[in-house]
Amino acid sequence: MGDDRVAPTATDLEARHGHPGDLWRDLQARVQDEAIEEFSRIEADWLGVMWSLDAYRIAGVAPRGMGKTTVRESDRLAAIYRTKGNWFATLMALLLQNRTDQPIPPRTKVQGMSQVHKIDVAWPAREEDVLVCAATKVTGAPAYGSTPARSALSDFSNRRKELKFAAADLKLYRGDQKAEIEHWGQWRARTPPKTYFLWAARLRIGGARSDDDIIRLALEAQALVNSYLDGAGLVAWRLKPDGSGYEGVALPPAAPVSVLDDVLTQIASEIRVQLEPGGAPPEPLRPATRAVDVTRLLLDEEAR
DNA sequence: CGCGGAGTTTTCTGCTTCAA
DNA sequence: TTGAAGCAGAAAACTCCGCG
Repeated sequence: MGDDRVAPTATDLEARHGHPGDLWRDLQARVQDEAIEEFSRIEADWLGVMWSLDAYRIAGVAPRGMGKTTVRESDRLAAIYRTKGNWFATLMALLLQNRTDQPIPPRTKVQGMSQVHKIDVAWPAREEDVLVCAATKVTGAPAYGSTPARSALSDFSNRRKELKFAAADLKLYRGDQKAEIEHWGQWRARTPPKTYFLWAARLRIGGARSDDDIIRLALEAQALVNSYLDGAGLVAWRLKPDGSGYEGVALPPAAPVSVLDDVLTQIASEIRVQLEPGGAPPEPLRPATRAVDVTRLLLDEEAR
C-alpha cells in the first residue's frame, strides 16, 4: 500500500478485502449453523475479518452500511473499529455455548460486591452468583495516516487493573462470613466465580517501533493467572511477510499460558463439573449481608 | 399489559498528555 | 522511549415513559 497511490474507495476495499460487517455476520452464522466448538476451525475466518476491518482503517474509509451516516466518516470508522472487541466476545460466548449446550449470552450483567459488572462470558446466565466468568480483549491496531501502529500491549496496565478488580469484586460478592485468615491465593482459588481471560492480539512487527513479542504477552497473561485469574488463553496474529494478509502466530512450546482452545476446554469442563445431575445449573446462593449497600452509593452519587 | 421511541448508562479501543 | 493516567466519542444495551 504505497503512499503515492490514490486512496482506495469503499468499492475497491470491498472487492479486495471483503466487507468486515458481512464477513463477521458470515462467521457468526457459520459457528451457529455448524455448531463449531473449536476456535482453531475458524481462526482463518477471524483473521479474515480482522484483515478486512484493518484495511478499512488504514484507508480511512468507513465500511458500507455500518454506523450512522450522520456521524462524520472518520468518527464513524473509529467507532466501528472499536466494535471488534464485542465481536470477539460474542464469538467466545458462541463457542462455549456450543461446547456446553448451556445458554451463554455475551456481555451479561453480573452483580459484584461493590458494583454491577458487564461480563463478556458468564455462566449461568443470571445476574447473581455466577460461577464461571471470562473476560475477552482484542488489542493491537495497524498504523494509518500519521498514527503509528498500536502495540498489542498498549494500555495493558489499565486493562489489567480492570480484570483484577472485576475478578476480586465478583468473588467478594458472596460476602464470606467465615472471615478466616487465610492466604489470598487459597481464598481466590476456592471462591466462585472461576475467572478467565481470553486475549486476541494483533502483533506489531517492523516499522520504527519495536516488534511485539508473543512471549511478553504470554508473561503478562501469566502474571494475571498467578495473582487473580484461573486461566488465560491467547491467540495472536501478525502481518504475513508478503503483506497479503494476517497469519497466526504460534505460542512457543514452553509458553506460560495456553492457546485459546485449551482454555475454552478448561472453561467448558468447569461448567460441566458444576452442572446438576439433571443438566441444570445450581441455584444461586445469595449473600446474607452485603458488604456494600450499592443502592446507597448510587443515591449519594446522584445527590452530588 | 405490550409496544415503541427517547433518553441514559455502560463498554469498547485508542488518542493525548505527562513524567521518569 | 516507555508506560501510567485520563479522556474521547460512538455503539449497544438498558430504562423509562406515554399511549392505546
